[in-house]
Formats: sequence, structure tokens, C-alpha cells
Amino acid sequence: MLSENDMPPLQMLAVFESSGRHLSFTAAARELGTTQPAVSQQVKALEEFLQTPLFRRVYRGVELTDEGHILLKTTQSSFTEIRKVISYLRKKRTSPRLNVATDFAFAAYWLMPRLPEFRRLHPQIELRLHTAHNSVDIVMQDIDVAILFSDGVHKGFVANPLISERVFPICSPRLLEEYGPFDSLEDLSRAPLLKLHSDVDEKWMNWERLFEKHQTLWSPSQSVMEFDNYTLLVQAAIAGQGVALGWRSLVDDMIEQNMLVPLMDFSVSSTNGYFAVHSQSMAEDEVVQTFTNWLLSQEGSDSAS
Amino acid sequence: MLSENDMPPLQMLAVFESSGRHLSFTAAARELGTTQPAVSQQVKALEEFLQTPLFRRVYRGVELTDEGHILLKTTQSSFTEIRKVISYLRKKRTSPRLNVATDFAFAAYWLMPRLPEFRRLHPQIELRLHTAHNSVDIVMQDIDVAILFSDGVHKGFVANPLISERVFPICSPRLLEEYGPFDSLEDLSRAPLLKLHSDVDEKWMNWERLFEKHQTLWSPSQSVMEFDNYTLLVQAAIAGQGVALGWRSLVDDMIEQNMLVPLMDFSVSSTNGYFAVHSQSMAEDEVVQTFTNWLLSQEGSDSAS
DNA sequence: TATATGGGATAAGCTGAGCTAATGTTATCT
DNA sequence: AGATAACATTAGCTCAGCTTATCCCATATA
Repeated sequence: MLSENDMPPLQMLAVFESSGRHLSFTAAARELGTTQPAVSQQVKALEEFLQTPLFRRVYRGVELTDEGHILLKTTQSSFTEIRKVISYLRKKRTSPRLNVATDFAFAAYWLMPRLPEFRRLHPQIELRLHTAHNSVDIVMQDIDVAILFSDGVHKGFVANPLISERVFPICSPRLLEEYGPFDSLEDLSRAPLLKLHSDVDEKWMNWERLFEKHQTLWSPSQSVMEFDNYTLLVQAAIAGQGVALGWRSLVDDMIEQNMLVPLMDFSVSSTNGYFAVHSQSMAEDEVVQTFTNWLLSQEGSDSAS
Repeated sequence: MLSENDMPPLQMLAVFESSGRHLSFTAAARELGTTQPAVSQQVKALEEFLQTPLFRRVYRGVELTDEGHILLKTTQSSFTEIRKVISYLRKKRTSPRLNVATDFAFAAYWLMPRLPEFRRLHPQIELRLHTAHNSVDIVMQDIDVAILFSDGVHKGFVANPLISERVFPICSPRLLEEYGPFDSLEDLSRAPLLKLHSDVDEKWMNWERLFEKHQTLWSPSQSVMEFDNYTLLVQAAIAGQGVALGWRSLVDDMIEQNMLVPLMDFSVSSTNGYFAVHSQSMAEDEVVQTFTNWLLSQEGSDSAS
């Protein structure tokens, strides 16, 4: 495959190098897990390629020619380096490591609070978290498991439903006192609303769609503050800057801590949600399975409720 | 062939290295003189061996992963070194070089006086002369052509007859005046005789055998001086130290220059002689043929006379 | 919007380089 | 003289690596 004017088959060089180290074809064969005639033939072929003898055949072994010495020096150092880096890469890979990707919101509100438990349960697994502003920004390459907000359709991948989408307005207790009570969606127009940029992630529920689902007309004149990621938006809601849409499971803890109040009367559901997604080819991977099963067992996920 | 726990097939690494340089499987295939699917499969196999991705597949090419970068660095430098030494060895070999071996006597008296002509005729051929005390000391390894005194039987080699053995007593003109005339071999007993050690080369004619060939009894009581190589013996003869045996072709020039007088009445021949010997496997070698043909064309050789 | 292009991925079948087992040869060693 | 070890050679087998054909995908172009 290498340009035939350039290089012999590299395997020949490896056979030569072993023979040169051992000064014996039989010992080289043993090291390489093959037979002496195979080694003999390969070395001979290499000598023919180079048109120069590399060994002198002596009683019970071989001696290196000058040319042989020169070639051994280079091949020995080169193969040592190559062995080192291969060993490094294999060692690196054999320590179980998991690349997990998700968006900031999920990472911040759902995963990070639970991750210490995973680490405690599986201390040998090195988990590397890759976060993106939003699910749509996540590229699956180099990722073992991605937790994506989507419709669950991922060609060539397995998508385990983790949390189905259930959305409702949320606001801080203080904002509720100031602008409340909210007995209908129309009452919300009294307060500023917080929303994501419309091009951030079109799969996410938004105010227009929520109003529509409750058969209420959405008026564009309402005071709206826009954000380009959900964590910022949630922080603004907690700070009393407006009414936001809250995603079940993500905002559960904050509701529980009374940082936010859910307006459950106006909740909506959809078939979208968070899915634990991995490549078909990783389906059998033990680490991937371990992590996926752990995700599905968590409080706050559909299967665990 | 390499220990399967250690190293992938080296060819895979070469394919990877080319792909990593070009960041394209198609370009690598071109360089390596093969096809894109072959490269794709080899890289994939390597990634599976290492259980880690080396490339990210992107539009119209590939990008290196971190692991890919690490591996490329090492493989690139290693293969560059290997290419360099291979190129060096091949270049070294492609400049025609001839290793010629012979004994001191032939080198001194026959070959050296003629060699300048060979160099003039074939200036591109680098001729390296290896000399030994005697023909029996010559080892054929690393030798392209050996000029040996022998019976012409060399298993696995081609032996071209160069000079057949014809031997006669020689002495200096001064010794002849002092001890001569020598009308019979018995008359030689009046003078000291010069001979080679009996264990030097049993294939060479000696006094006993010469006397026997002339049906004259050899008497051990004769004054004999022994030498362990022929060039010394000849110098002693020239210096008038005794009567020596002279080999046709070797001593011809000295006879011509009147440094030595041949006693032709007592000459003998045999089937032994000097042969130009090369390995069967070098029979087609152009340089070997050139040199051998030149030897055979020389004045003083059997075929040229 | 439809089509073209480029390049990696995959599948299936072919083949020859590399391997193996058997044997020959040679140079010691006992 | 016979045994031993180790390289060289031969002949036949086989499967890794290659090729051809095709698919898939992400642009680019008209």
C-alpha cells in the first residue's frame, strides 16, 4: 500500500528489528508468535528489497552487517516510540470513561445535583461532561451518551425517554404577590414575561404555543424579555424579573425550595422531552448501559416516578 | 506477526499517518496508490484496535481527534526517520559496488598491476578489495567475486577458470651464477630452497610434489627456508636467499624484468589454479559479470592467452 | 428547489503475501 | 560418529487486505 518505490512492507521492518535485537531468527519468531521460516523469508525479502545484506549467518544465529546496524538503530527507536504511544492510547481507553453531553439547563438543574451519587456508585468511571447552550448545538461525535431535548427521533441512535415535556408558568413568590393572583392566562399580561429567543430551540414549548394549547390568544404587545439560554431565564425568574415557563424536573427543586411558584392550572404537555441518546454501536457498551440505566432510575425521570 | 496484544499491523499506522497528514482518506489513498475504501477500512480497524476514535468525519474530509493528534505526531516522526534510513541504504546500494576478495599473492602480483585499467574502463564501479593471507582464509560472505586458488569446486557458486596452475623453480640471476648451472633437479640440492609452510594451502604445488612429478626423490635433508605467505617467499627469492617455486602469471612480470630466472625444464602443471568465483545468485548481476569478463580478458589469464 | 458534486462508509468477492509444516544443510558439540 | 541447534528452502494453504460497486450525507450550484 505504501508507494512501492519508497518503503518495504513495514511488517518486514518489524521482523528485522526483532531479529536484530535477538541476533536470532528463532528467538524473533518466538517473540513475534510465528515460525523461524516465516522470519527467515521476511528478512530475506527485506534484504532483496534493499539489495544489501543485513545479517551474516553464523553458527547458531546471525550477526548484523554494517547496514544492518544502521537500520536496527532507526527501527528500534522508532518502534519503541510507536509502542509507547500505542500503549498510552490503549491504556487511556481501557480506563472506563464516559463522554456525556447535554445543555446547560439540564446540566445545571438536573444532572449536576444528581451526579455526585453516580460518582459514588461508580467511582471507576471517569465521566466527562460536555455542555452546550442548547441541545441543538450538541454534536454526537466523541460523545457516548447525550441527554437531548428533542422529539426522540435520532436516526442510527437509541433514544431512551428520560423526561417528557410538561411546562407551566413559573414566577417568584414576590412577583406573584405584586401581580397576582393569576386566575387566567390573560391575567399574565399584567406581568412581564420571560422567554427564549425564538431561534434558540424550536422544539421547546413557548408562550405562543402554550396560549394556543389553552385556546387563548397570544398578544404580541405584552412586555417580554428574551434570553438565549434557559439557565439565565430561570435566574431572571427567581430574581422576580418576570413570569417564565418552567419545565418539570428542571425546576422541581426550586419549586420545592419555594424560590419559584408553579402555576399548574396553565400547564401543558407534549411528546417532546429529554432523551438519553447513544449510538447504536454503543448499545452493548457496559459503561453506556450503566449510565443510561442510572439516568432512568433517577427521581425526576419518567420511569422512576 | 507482531504480538497481538501489543501493536496493530504496522500498515494500519502507515495508512493512518498518511490520512492524518492529508486530513483526507481520498488523498491518502492517492498517495499510497490504493483506494479510499481500503483506507477507510484500515483506519476504522485501527480505531477499533485502539478503541478510540482518531478522526472526526466532517464534510469533505476528516479532522483529527486529540488521540489522533497524539498518534500522528509519533507516527509521522518515526516514519520520516525510517524513510530516511531506507532511502540512505537503497542509495548506498544503487551505486554499483563490488566486493572482491583474493589472497595477497594474487592481489600483489596480478591484480594490482592491472586494476588501474579496470578503474579507467569502469569509473562508476566502486571496487572494494578484501585480501587474505591465502585463498583458504577467504570467507564468501559479503563478497561479490572472489579470486581463489582452488580446484574449481565450489558448491553453489560459479567458478570461472582464470589461470591454471603451472609451476617451475625460480631464482635470482645471482643465485644462478653462484649455484648453477642446474641441469637436473638433483642439482638444486646445492642451493637453499624456499617453501611455504605445509599447512598454509595444501592445494598449492610444493617441492615434494614437483620432485615426484619429475620422478625424482625428494630428500628432507635439503636446506629449506619456510614462509607463511607467498609474497614474502617471492621477495626472498628475488633477494637471492634461495630457489623458490614460481607460479605462472604471478611471477611473469618479475621474470620479464630479469629479477628472477625460471627453470622451465622442471615445470609442472595441475588442474588447480585461480578461479573467479561468485555466488549462483549473483550470476545475473551486471557488475559481477562486467568484472568477471574483464578478468578473463586480461593478459596472463588462460582465456586471453 | 432540484440537481450535482465530493468524500467517507459499507458490503461482497477476489487474491496473493505471508504463513505453516516438512525437509535440507551446516557447523559445532559430545 | 552421532546428536543438536539454527538458518535456508519448498510447497501448499488461507485470510487480511484489497477492489468494485453502491449508499449516504453535506454542501454547492444553477
